[in-house]
Amino acid sequence: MTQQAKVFRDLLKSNRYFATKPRLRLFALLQKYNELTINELIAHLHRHDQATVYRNIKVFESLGIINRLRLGWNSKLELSDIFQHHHHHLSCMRCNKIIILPENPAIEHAIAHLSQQQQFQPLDHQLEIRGICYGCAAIKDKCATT
Amino acid sequence: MTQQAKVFRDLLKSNRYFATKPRLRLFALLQKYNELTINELIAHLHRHDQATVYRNIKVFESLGIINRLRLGWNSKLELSDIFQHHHHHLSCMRCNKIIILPENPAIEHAIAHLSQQQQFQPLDHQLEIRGICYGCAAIKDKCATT
DNA sequence: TTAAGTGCAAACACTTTGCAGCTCC
DNA sequence: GGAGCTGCAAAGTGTTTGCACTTAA
Repeated sequence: MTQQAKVFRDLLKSNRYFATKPRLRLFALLQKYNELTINELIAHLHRHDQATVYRNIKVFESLGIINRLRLGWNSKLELSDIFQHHHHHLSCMRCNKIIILPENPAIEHAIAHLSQQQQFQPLDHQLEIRGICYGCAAIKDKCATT
Repeated sequence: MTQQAKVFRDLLKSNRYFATKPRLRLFALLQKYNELTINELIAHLHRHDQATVYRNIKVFESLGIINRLRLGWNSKLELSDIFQHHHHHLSCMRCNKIIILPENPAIEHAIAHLSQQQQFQPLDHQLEIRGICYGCAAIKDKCATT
């Protein structure tokens, strides 16, 4: 069992949740793919019921195991900062590719600073940058020159 | 007619959309309230049909008149940067209050810089900071001391 | 053994679509 | 006058719930 899987099982156990098959499969999928829509999860877990997937997504959210991202139009799920480094995303409006950004102290610092100014206690934040990725921009340039 | 309303009507006209009553009312509501859920819009516009509201939200989005924010659990709509200064939001996880942040050059700069590093052309971005607002934190402190 | 979780089906909520009649230019 | 828009009703999606059966601890 991987270290992450152990952390996951301990989290379930210490909150009196069972480590059931659907939950282990769900977690394994989230480890394998960086981010997935609910529909993608349901499709991968077709042996199990939709309701089970929805219910466990809620459990995972309540335990802070996953984050619900809002990328492009539909929201996606990814493992939380417990299981991977904190990061933000670029999302391409043309090909829907997601690019994970390296950590940036300037942004994190600015967020802390702004919150403090408003006497606000920041617990979580999300930054999504939408635009055109390198590949798609190249395709467009090609078209423009023909 | 206000300056904003004129800009709005011109935007419709130049894209061959009619300035109909439901559209004018929808725009007026978005001017009056900083941000609204679709349900709130439908409730305010009960004289008009839901379908009309949904259809016009789409039109407004396609013309860049409104932004779809993802604040807390449900998404909200607000007028785009055409009609107000660019800004980000704090959202209180306890009372759901939305606090509009003053513009912050450090964040905007960092976003431009990160995008450039990835050869990504940024067109739009959203930052949401979730946490506890001053008022709610005060209530909790009070409870803790009793 | 038994509290918790699953699968199924049905209900519910949100969003879109087709169409006849109305509105804005 | 006529393209475009609205309101209504019905159909689609996505998500949640109730309940009998199964499973993990």
